[in-house]
Amino acid sequence: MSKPSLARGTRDFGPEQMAKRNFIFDTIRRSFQRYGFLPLETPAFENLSVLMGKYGDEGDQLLFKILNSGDFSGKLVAQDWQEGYKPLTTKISEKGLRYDLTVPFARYVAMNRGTLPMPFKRYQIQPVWRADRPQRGRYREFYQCDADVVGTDSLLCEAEIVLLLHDILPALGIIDFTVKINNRKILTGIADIIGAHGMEGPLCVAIDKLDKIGKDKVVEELLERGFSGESIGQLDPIFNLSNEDEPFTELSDWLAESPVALKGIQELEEVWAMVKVLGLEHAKIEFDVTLARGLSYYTGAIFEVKANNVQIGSISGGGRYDNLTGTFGVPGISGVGISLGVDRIYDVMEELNLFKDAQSTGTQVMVSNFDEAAFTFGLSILPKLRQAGINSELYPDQVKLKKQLDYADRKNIPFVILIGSEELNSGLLTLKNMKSGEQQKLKIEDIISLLTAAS
RNA sequence: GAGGUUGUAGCUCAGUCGGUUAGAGCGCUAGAUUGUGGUUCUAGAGGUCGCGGGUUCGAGACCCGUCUCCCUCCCCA
Repeated sequence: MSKPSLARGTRDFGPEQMAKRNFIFDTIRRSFQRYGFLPLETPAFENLSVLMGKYGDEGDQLLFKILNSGDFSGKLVAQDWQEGYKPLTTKISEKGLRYDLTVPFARYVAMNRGTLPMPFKRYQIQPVWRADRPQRGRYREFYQCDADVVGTDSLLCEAEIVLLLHDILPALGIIDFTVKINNRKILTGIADIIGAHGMEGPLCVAIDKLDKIGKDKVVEELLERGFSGESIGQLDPIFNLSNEDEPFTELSDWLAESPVALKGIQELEEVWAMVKVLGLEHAKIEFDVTLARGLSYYTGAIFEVKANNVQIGSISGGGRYDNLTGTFGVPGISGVGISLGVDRIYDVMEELNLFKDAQSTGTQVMVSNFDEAAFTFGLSILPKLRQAGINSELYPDQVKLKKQLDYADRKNIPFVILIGSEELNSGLLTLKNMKSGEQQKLKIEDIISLLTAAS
């Protein structure tokens, strides 16, 4: 017999944790629905052909692959072993656990394009899996809450994502946050302008770290990634770009020669304007040229949300992707979406002590079980309580009252109904308030109306 | 995938230089109290010292391997 253990990077969620998590899920779901998103669920695992190549090399490596069932090695020959693990993987595994919710959604859209009302807005709340090394705020199984719109390139979607975030996070009690926004087109333009056409990928990865490691280290990394000193020299505006009111004019001057970049800047300006018209006066949005994000499929706006004054990575991320369905043979469907990480939001809320008001869905009243006659009577009042919408339970065993009350105490049950021979004779039941210790004798109807009023 | 670190009772942790039967607090169980929880008192149960190997007369302690926690990098929610 072996000691039980959890797989690395996974967790159980007990009742108290689930109460908090459900509060988060419910809050997010309500907001998603209010913005017109419809629910979708997709399978936990997909064919690897769907998942591979969508997240970059790094992502492919972090995919959990599922070993083929049965005799997966039967057809292997000696040469397969010598070719290394990558070619071997394709021979012994053809399915993998989903890595995010966006790619499965794109697959769903591609497969159902004829039947979906376009533009199609869906939300999806499901776990995803990544085979990376666990750390603070990083797990191998975690929940994402995604909302995406496909089938329109209207910047209203981007603006609505900003609004959505400003609804959800305060509703959770997270008030101090920043929605960082950038546009992939600007990054593409920068790569062009500095004479490093097509290298925005590595450029992004490096400058994304600016606020973390500083200019010198970024320059160092750019050199390592094959940028010339001349190109890097032209990046100065990035390092000096002021975060003041009009960063866009400054940027437009610098990137005037790049039509792509100008398009990106114009898109962002439009988003800013629309957010304002939508009535968000003090938007916590911030343009950040250094925001890049590694996922390779983004083509327009890029979002990232940071909870301030908490040592946890971003709690949300997203962006626009123009051609995700294209890889499934359906080009021309642009999409944009946002993904919230429940597990990180949970950690943030825990750290900021924001769970005090989380409602309990636990038992409201417990009926004691004193003897056979009282038990039978308890059976008869239980359905009455439940039909009145009161969460209730009858203690199943005839054990000492001390033990029953102790159980109620540990489950934080606020009321206990005591039934013994005395109560059976008089028809008046003893209702005990577990917090104050007070007891009163009442008819069951009065208990029900009292408990209904209390909740 | 690279580097560092941790692991002793359900939990938090002591455990001296390698030396008798591995301890504490909290929690748990039972009783004090056969109709009353939280407080108190008493008693009790609970250990493959992460796992595997090695050194030694002797290993919780030292060495090697491995797994795991946490942290840094990479990357990300």
